[in-house]
Amino acid sequence: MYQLLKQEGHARRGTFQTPHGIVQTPVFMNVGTQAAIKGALSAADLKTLGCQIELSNTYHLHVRPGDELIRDLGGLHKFMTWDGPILTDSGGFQIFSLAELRKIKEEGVSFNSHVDGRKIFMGPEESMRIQANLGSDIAMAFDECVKIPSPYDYVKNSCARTTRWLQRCKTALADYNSREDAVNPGQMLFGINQGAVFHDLRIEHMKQIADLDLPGYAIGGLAVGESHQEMYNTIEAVEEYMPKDKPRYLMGVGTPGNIIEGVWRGVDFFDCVMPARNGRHGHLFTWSGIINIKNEKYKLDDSPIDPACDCPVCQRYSRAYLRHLFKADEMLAMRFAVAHNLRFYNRLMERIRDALDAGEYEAFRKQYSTLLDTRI
RNA sequence: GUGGGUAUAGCUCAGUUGGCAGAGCACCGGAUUGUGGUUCCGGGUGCCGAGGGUUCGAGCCCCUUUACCCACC
Repeated sequence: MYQLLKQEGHARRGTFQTPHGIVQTPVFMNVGTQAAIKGALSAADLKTLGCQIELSNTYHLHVRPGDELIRDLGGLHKFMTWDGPILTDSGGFQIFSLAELRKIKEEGVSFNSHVDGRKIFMGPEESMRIQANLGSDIAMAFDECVKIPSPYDYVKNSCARTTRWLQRCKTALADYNSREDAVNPGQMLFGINQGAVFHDLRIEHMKQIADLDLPGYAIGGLAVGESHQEMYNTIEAVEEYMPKDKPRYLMGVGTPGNIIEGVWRGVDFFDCVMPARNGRHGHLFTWSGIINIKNEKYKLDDSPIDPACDCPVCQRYSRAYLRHLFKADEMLAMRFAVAHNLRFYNRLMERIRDALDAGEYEAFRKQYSTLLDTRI
């Protein structure tokens, strides 16, 4: 399903076939947690912004409106009217980032809903059943995302359990999707590598999950507080043990610079809330660096957010107008900011792929890796 | 016209027997990495209506004055 087209050092240019179309990689997945992009963007907007693949969330959609409801309405693609590929996160991360009180056992995790506080149990089988009901193209494994820092022995035991959970995920998902009424019989499962920043645990865990011969593999549990250098070192350590013929997904990353450096180290898939969340707070990405559109210095600035941007907002509206919308708390402010940022990220990936196609990625990385993360 | 009240940050207002000028909101700036959109962190931006007096020292006490508010002629 993954086809490697071209390589420059560890960086890979490729394609990935899903039931809802081919994805050109490296790719950034646009995050629509609750079947909508926060900031008032729709599936139709995603098309306009050049989104190839959308990411939604197992945990959130299970809590509300309920995965069975979505299944009964024809699956997530039909529900949100997105006909491209969808990846669903497993809920593992949310349990460890949102739930305050939780109990981890071999069977799974008990925790309280962030919506109404009711007790929820989720384990590998539950996560796979929910993701099968949603009918995404890529289901993520149910894992434990350990904090950094965590004690070595805790991480070691956690990785072993995540491996056992992955075996259960594989069995359960195959079972759900072999049923006659499966929403998306071609749904694939990606395994998730853990191990905090302990390279030996990362490698040992990667070897174990690679044996399961899944359609793709993710590096999870990074960008949770460790330094950029530690993150890059960890990717480098584990990358050589990741199957060459499968896509690699660095979960939750990151800044434009993180993505450029991730691609340089052999990563194919990224996702991050940053363009949407930061956009909602007025932080905009440009080809000259990051700006805060709320700053007073843009009060009288009649130029577009980024003269080098081809997004619908930059074609028409000024920095001064967008600043006004933010100061006035208009919903349009968020919509414009998020649209611009998502277009920036999708365009960034286009340029990364172009550079790889041309064999000029090293120069591209040198020019932009630091620049794009710099505040101006 | 007479009597009373008020006047302190952009706004609404605290400010003790006279002792370094305060709060909320607004404003200015920062944070945010497999998303609880309303979150978190930092910053006081001031001729204390004006003028004079008492005092070592006045937002506070005294006098004058201005503006606004209330009541009564």
